[in-house]
Amino acid sequence: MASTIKDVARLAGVGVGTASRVISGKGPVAPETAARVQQAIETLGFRPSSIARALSRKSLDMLGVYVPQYQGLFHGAVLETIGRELREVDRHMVTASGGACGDARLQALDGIDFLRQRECDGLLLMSHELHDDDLRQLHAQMPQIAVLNRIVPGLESVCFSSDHELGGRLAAQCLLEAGHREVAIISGPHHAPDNEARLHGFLDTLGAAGVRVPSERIITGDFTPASGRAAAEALLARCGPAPLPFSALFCANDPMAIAAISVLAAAGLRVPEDLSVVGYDDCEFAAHVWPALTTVRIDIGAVATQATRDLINRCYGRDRPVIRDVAPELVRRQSVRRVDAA
Amino acid sequence: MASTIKDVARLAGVGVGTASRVISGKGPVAPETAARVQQAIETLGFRPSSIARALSRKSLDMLGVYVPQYQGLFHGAVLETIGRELREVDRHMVTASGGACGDARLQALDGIDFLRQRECDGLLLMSHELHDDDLRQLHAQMPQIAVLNRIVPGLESVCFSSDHELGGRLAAQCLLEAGHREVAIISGPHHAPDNEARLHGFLDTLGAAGVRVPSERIITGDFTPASGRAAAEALLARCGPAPLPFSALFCANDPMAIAAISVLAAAGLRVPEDLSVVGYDDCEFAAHVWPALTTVRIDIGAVATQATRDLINRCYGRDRPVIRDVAPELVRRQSVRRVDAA
DNA sequence: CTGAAAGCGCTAACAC
DNA sequence: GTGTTAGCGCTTTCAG
Repeated sequence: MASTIKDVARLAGVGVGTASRVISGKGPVAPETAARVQQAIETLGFRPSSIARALSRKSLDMLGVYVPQYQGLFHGAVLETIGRELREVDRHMVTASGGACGDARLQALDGIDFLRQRECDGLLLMSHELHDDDLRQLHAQMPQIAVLNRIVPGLESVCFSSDHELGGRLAAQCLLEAGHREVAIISGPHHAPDNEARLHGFLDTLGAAGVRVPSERIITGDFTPASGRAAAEALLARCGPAPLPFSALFCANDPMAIAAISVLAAAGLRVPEDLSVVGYDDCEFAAHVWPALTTVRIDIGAVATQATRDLINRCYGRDRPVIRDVAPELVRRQSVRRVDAA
Repeated sequence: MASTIKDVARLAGVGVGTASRVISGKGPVAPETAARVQQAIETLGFRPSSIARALSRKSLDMLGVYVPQYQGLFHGAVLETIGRELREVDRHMVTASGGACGDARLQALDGIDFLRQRECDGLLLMSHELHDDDLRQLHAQMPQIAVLNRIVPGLESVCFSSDHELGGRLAAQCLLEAGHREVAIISGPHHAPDNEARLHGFLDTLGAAGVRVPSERIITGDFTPASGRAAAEALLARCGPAPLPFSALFCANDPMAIAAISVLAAAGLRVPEDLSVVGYDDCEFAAHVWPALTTVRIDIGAVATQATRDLINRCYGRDRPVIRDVAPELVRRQSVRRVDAA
């Protein structure tokens, strides 16, 4: 059996109170006494029980984080960042993700409940399946939350996101500047607030330039490569074989863009010669596929950093610096090509 | 303040023991009494404190998992699986990953220590940076561990891995059958046991067919796309421009293969027309790039499943079914092409 | 500066 | 069946 603080106290010939003080490093202890306790700790190989400490201090020193899934480039970056930020302040995280099947919203609710049962000090939430109301309701019961990648009306102070509408505008501008006026879109899920924002920014900017996107050229995917493939196939089926009636394609994330390009290539269409493609996110692969993807960079890691720090500040009375705005940025690579005005 | 079991007991007019029994569902309770307690729980919105329970039962019902990083396709799948398996038995996981900088082995050791401090009931470990001895030593102190993706001599019973040597052989056979006799390799890190196993299987199979791979055609990467790109560039620089002195390239994982192909494409080399490429892992993108990657499928999720179940069985006296062998499998797609015997 | 003692909320004996 | 009680290992008053 592992030794306890009592053993340490006994061995050092002091009371448990004193032992506790030197272990936690807070409270006055005579240097000489401290040394004796330290000694006892070493010889016993004592490790304080975080559980007992938690019970008495009423905190496990941990934050819960919900992500719909661990897979994929996007969420990994988020977890990575959160974990790092937390360890810097000697806290940790428990994670929950959506289960295998069933309604995604229910899964999220369930995952959040799971985390609350675990008595997290706060929650970091990433989900586009949850309704605004779900989040507002949760916040009412548990104010220690931070919402990632979406802005919930009424909860602005705990929401952290890049400006996806601006991101959409950037993509549109890039295409417009290159002379494109006939475009198609592979969208993300329509209930995803971030997707809607970028789509809105994109369409609005296009519209301001007098460009309309007919609805049959907008296909909905779910952010996975497989859905990107299906969407591209649908687009091809719908718009007939080459020559395509559009010269540019905007995809709501890079994985779908990459998959779409592979479908296009299989159909004999070259990017960017026959079709320009703009992705979104700037995932790790964007720079490493052929052609390298022109995309809108979303620094989701930076967003996660701010959210985490803010939550740390609120939960632990810290004062970590948090920079609020993380601007999306267009990164030009090879998948967009200038086209002659007709 | 949240209500406690005492409040519930008082409201229901029973002793805490009884309340505890109905909450945990174990121990005899009269149905009528149980109903009263249940009622009290509802009206109070009572949630048992997992911390207090943990202190008294000496278990947080959680397993620790160490992965070098969250990012990337590979580790995400592992976490996904572990999380799911755990929730099925109402347990959860804490995760730790390597920090930003410094010696990767030290980071892993540090992460493991972090997990142990959190009093996990057991540890799932994924790291190719750790020495065999590190793991053996840890196991001596804490037998509740499971090691993923490598087989440590002396620790076979707690190690779970696909047969990477066989995986390497599969890749070699595929190339040999297609008539290739001049090959190049982009390897993973040489201290990674899984990489070494697949390389060994690959080279050995080639060797048995009388094919040798000159050392200047073996470049070492670190499994990231960026390293795959660098490796491919080095290969090109080393072996001059087209025509290449080799007709096939084996990459130790798919992300490096994808990046390598993009470099090749940029240099005007077509896959598979000018060069055949075989990847490894069958990551999510393998089927969705152009050309679709012929690769060796490693079902890392299945490996994680077995490991997790086995650890659950050991830690919680369960008896979940665990199937031991997960065989690698060649999946033929478009990146390999038959070549005429010279 | 230090020791004693009272919890933290729950579980598990143990009597009734 | 049910109530009482003694811990689990630590933190935190509170005297001394």
